[in-house]
Amino acid sequence: MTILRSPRLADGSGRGIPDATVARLPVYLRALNSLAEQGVLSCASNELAEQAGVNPAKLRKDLSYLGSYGTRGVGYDVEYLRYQIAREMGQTQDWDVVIVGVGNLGSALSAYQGFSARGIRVAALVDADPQRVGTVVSDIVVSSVDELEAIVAERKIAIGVIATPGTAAQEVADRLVAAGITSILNFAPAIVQVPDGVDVRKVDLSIELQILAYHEQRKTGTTSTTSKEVIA
Amino acid sequence: MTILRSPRLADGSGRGIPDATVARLPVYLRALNSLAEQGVLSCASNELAEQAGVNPAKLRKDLSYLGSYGTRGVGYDVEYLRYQIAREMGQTQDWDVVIVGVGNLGSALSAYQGFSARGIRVAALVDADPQRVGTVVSDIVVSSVDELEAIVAERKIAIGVIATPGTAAQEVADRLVAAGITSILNFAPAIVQVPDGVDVRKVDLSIELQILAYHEQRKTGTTSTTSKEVIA
DNA sequence: GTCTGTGAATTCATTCACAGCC
DNA sequence: GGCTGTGAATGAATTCACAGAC
Repeated sequence: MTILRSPRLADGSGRGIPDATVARLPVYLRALNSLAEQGVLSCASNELAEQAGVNPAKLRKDLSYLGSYGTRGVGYDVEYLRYQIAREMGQTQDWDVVIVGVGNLGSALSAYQGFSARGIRVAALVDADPQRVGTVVSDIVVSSVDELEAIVAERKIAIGVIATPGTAAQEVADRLVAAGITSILNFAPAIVQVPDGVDVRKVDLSIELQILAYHEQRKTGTTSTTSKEVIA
Repeated sequence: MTILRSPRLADGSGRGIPDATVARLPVYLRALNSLAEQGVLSCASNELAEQAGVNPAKLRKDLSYLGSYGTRGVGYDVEYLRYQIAREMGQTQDWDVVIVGVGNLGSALSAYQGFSARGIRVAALVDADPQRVGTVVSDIVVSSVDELEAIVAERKIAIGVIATPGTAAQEVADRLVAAGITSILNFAPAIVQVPDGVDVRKVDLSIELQILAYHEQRKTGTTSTTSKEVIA
């Protein structure tokens, strides 16, 4: 699901947070926002961990990679911690993304509430289908994929989202990379190859369901011992 | 992104495949299907690994958990391996899913091509909004969420998909569990609590983008050394 | 010679358990 | 007394490297 180098201590700044921790920080952020909305000013690792669905020791270790932002005997100041995590995640600036492919999924993504609160701005939509170019989706005029390079350059877009059919994914990825994009979120059912230095994350809806089906199978006792034949 | 117990050797059948491997098997399956379509009959671990975007040693170790389905000095028979993985993943039967929430995302999911080829069948759509109940989405009549329990029982649905706003997620999860469902895929931006024995996988679109933004930030040299202040 | 299958080595992640501070 | 922060211990996942089958 992830293809990323892990630069633990590989750069000058010396920070280097484990990948697994980075993947959880947004979850903590969400939990903190929710607490803040409820007017909670301070919380202990237990409470925050429960909100986030993780074990408290893991939460504390994760936070320890950022610094010592809690108070022993007391807990964490909700607003202060929220700010520190947001800063570490780069949410003190907005990130512009381009979505390639405005089918069902691309449209759903562009309509997704909650990007804006997390420093994500859908800056452009592009599609290869001339029928769709010029139409308006979520208040954005769909551009032709031919303009991809120009759009990326002009709007300083850093992140590309692929929401095309699987067959188009590699070509789109190549064009995104050629346009200078170094972070790609791929929803298409295909593995895309990219040069070093480009990060790709992949979300595959049917894979998630297949993983659940596997566990479900094991629970319901359809225990396929070596050579049990097809049932349905 | 995942909350699952790992039952390595915890059951009678003695199989027990690592979670990380289970998550990759569908990827291999996809790569094998693609090779089969191209008329390839046999392939070595290197080729398959490249298609799947993993290191060849990892691929071989993953496959070794299923059994010895390759031939030394030769490689793997595409069709045979494909069948073995499909069987292990439970794809020799169809899995019925119910999607709760027929907004943009729920609609996109119900229209998703490629479920059927992977043993996933969208058996029902439900929504809480009376305006949507009775409408037809992807050839399925949307039912009221009040009928959830009846639908699950009648159609023997094993997997529930939550595609509601975050605020409704916990209630929907509770109802799915009460209806007897033990596998949930949660797209809502909220952590849901479920009893032991219920598997939940979570996909959060904005979290994936936030993770990319973090790495992007580190690449573009916005190196936030402890106390460097906001730039944009 | 080729390529699989797998123990051993390594790297990464989680959890424990407690010292240190409030 | 309560709760954080973190070394040390455990557990999982990845990668190496090579014996063994073809």
